[in-house]
Amino acid sequence: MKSETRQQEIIRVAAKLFKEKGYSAVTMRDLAKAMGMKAASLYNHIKSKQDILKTIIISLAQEFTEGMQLIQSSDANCIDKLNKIIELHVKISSQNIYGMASLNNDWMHLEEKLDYYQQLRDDYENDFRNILKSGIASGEIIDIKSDVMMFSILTTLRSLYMWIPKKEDINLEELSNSLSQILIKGINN
Amino acid sequence: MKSETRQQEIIRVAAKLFKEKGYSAVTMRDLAKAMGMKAASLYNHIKSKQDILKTIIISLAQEFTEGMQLIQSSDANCIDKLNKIIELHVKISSQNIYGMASLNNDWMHLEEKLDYYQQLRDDYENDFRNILKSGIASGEIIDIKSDVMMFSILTTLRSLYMWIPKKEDINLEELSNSLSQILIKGINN
DNA sequence: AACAAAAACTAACACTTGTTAGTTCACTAA
DNA sequence: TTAGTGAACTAACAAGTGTTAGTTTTTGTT
Repeated sequence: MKSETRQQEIIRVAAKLFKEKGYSAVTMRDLAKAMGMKAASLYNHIKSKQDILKTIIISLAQEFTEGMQLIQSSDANCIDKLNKIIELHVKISSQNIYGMASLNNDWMHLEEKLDYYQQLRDDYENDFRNILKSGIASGEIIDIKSDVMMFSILTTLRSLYMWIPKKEDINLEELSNSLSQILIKGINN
Repeated sequence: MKSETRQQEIIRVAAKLFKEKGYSAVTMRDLAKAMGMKAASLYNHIKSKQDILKTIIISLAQEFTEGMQLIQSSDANCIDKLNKIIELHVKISSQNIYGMASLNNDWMHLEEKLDYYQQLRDDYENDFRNILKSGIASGEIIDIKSDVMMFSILTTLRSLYMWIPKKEDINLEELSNSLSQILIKGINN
């Protein structure tokens, strides 16, 4: 296993700080202090503050896009596709808790890459919506307010990063299963 | 109907800007420009930038606390209490979409009032958890992972502000009902 | 018309921001 | 040893930050 480069370390530490205070409230001097160096030294490894954010967010957005493409083109039924989407979010979120905070809260501070990010997000949501709709068409999914349904499931999955770290010993497969149960079958007896 | 004071107008406009870029990224000069005045003039009406944020967040947090106290002390069954909580979130969120963004994303920039806010939030979550637990005990609610259940429902409700404005003509009662159906009974047929 | 209060203005402050330039130092390859 | 490289440093910059002081304009009441 290759050890982390200094650049990767800076990006990882930055993501952690961004999660705590948000991109705008974290200064390069904050980041330098967390790295144990002076702010100017950061620039031996990274191009700009903006570039750190871009790296964090775009790589995550692409991971989601790739995952969705695999799921969408599979021949599973719609409920199974939803379960796969839940697994995808649990997997990515648990592997990059801090980055997910930036993805959710700081995407608007992307500058040149903002349009590209929004395109990826829109495409992702469209794929999700289409899965729901074909589930409704096939009778697998109840036919009410597919937009509310999509909003409810997607915001739960997008907020996983806030919650996963609180249970250190959590079993990720078990979490996926619980989420599937709750999001799809509901909570009533 | 009393017309809005200049102070209230500033707070309302600030909340809108905070939603778009986050508290830290909005400058007093941004806010002044949106108000059609110079930054210094804002201080005829408000105490500080910090104080604007405090006003936005704390008043909302107290609204939720009061609503929860009413629900908790009612004699409805647990499922009905959950439905009431859903209504509460729909009502408050639709009346103050911009403020809800600050409540969700900028609470960490509260300074003196941070502890107070966190206390309110913890209490709210405890009340919610207790409702779920007694629903499980009474057999109204399925007995799996009450923490995942709570996370799922609460993050959906907390994120309503992102989504409500997109449907201008939305019927709020209808939205509450759809959410109740989806969050409680699930989406499968 | 005169006055007081409210609300805008200009100018400036002390401090913080991201970033650059130029330098020093430890390590590695020749 | 020497030369070169990567990664830290100090110092500084121009621009932007929240906020204050003091002044002028607007507004509403007598």
